[in-house]
Amino acid sequence: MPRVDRTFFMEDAVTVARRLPGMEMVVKSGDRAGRYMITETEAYLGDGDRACHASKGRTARTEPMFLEGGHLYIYFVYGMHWMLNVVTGPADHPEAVLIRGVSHFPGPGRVTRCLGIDSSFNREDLTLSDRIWIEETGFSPELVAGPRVGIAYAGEPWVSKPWRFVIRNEKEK
DNA sequence: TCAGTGATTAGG
DNA sequence: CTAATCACTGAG
Repeated sequence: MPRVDRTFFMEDAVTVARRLPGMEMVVKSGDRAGRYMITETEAYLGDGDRACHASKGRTARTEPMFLEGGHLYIYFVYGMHWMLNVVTGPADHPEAVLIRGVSHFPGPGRVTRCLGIDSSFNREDLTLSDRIWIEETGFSPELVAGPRVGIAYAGEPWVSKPWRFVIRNEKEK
């Protein structure tokens, strides 16, 4: 199936987060390409969203979120886990979608560990890269929306925004 | 329920 | 320079 192009990522993060589940993430390691269906996502809006890293301004870490949609924002958290995020929207408008789960590997830390994704993928362009991209599948799964995980520090109203999307029949952690 | 683990950040 | 925090996971 065709690779998702730039226009797809130029929408806002919530829209992209709703459309990604059901699509396939393709990651090359060596000469083999692994294919994984995206099952769970979360949207982070830069504009005021206190749960979004970029809401505190532009720092070395959040710099990739200011790139044009379609780039990757990878960061390290809790001393052991890489987080995989897809940047959305136009350049200088920091927002992104956290990939929280793919087929067989639920959990944002497991996704990166099992797919071999680390800081070397930071700033990678999903529309141009020869080692990671996203493909359409034609599958539109039924989703369950709910509040985002692990962002209690953001406070209201951000902590309650239903910006987490999971395919209905997947286990809700 | 809770420790592990280290980059990142704000502040002195 | 220091110390707090953290978009988590796995063992118990």
